[in-house]
Amino acid sequence: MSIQERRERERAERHQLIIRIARELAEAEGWEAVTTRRLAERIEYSQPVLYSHFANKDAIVAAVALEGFAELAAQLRDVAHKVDGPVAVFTAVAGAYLAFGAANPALYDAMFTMASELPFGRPDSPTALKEAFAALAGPIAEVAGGEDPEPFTEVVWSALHGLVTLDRGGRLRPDFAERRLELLVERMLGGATDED
Amino acid sequence: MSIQERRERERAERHQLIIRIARELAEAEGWEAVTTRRLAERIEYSQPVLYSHFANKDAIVAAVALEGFAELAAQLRDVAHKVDGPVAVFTAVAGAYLAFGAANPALYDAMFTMASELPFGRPDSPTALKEAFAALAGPIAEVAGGEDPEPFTEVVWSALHGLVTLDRGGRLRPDFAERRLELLVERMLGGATDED
DNA sequence: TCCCTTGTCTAGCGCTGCTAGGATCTCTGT
DNA sequence: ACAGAGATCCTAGCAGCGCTAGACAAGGGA
Repeated sequence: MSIQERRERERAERHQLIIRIARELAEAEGWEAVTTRRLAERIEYSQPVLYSHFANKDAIVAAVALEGFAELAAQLRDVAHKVDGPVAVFTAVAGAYLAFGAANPALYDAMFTMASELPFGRPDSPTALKEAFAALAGPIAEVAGGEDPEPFTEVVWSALHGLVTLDRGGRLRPDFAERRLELLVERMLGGATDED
Repeated sequence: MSIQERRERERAERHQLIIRIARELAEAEGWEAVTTRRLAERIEYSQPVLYSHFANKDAIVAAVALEGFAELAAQLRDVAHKVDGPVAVFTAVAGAYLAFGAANPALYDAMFTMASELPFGRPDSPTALKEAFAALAGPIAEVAGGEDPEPFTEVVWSALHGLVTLDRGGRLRPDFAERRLELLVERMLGGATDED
């Protein structure tokens, strides 16, 4: 009994190890450097072991992405709790989203560009995904004012997503980063002040 | 002399053929289906012929992207000329940008996601790239109002880019597409009316 | 007519994701 | 204590990828 438990524990540890190494490798050298051979070498097992944990390479990327969603959710909730009032929360969350994307470019890619088979916004979505979306969409919808919150949230999210991706491609001026966030918040609020 | 001319002409035609087929294949089956072997087969030449026209596969993607920039520039200028006043131009151009992205997803990918070695916003940028950027940035800056036009343009462009990419991933509700554009324009204008 | 340039193809290298089949090692039942 | 069963892991290999070296053929100039 206990032996089997130990095995399952070790197996779970190796599972997490694969995810961690894949993420580290991707963040250090880009996703194109994450090959099954290199990954196998780093975890000190042969390639087929990877396939006893994941159906294919995409599933590994998806697992990394899921970890990213959990972290994003935590970080967004974190900053939201540190300020008061919907406008301040909105501003803080938007800033945290941009910071997350800038700090973890490979992870962000896995989450929003590569792992396209992750079920977005559906009832069978993984918890981490739902929570991350809620942590972002909640504060945004909060400042929608008279606007229909759903399209409003989509527009704000799109703007944030666009800022993250274009920024990483070096297509936005780095010295304007702060101003862009201020500007986005300001315009999206439509001139409304704090209304808590 | 004339023989050499014929050869150069045929060579140029084949060059364009490669770009056209690559684009068609990408748009029909996605970029992952665009392999050098398949491409060679479609143009009815062997693989090495591709490399007598382009340094590598990325260069082929870049060539497709460049064609995309030329088309985008043309389309943006087109719609801009059909309306009057900076606000109307801004609205039309933003809508055309979204329509372009939705109509040519693979092409859009080549332009903004894959061909990262294309020199963006630099003096040695290809003409098509500069023109496309100008056709977008001009009308945007026109409605910046008192705002510094550069970060303002970056924010609007990011929002449009985000809308295109998230929409394609099926992450935005299709029935809100029109409302999103209206909302973006409305908010970005900051309540300003036409001021021509 | 012969040579030489130019253009093209065949074949192959090292890499990729992925898997079949065999070896080894561990636990279980007698 | 030991043999058999089962789980676990690795070696070796497949097909396909981007890319290239070297052979080959076709055409124009001397």
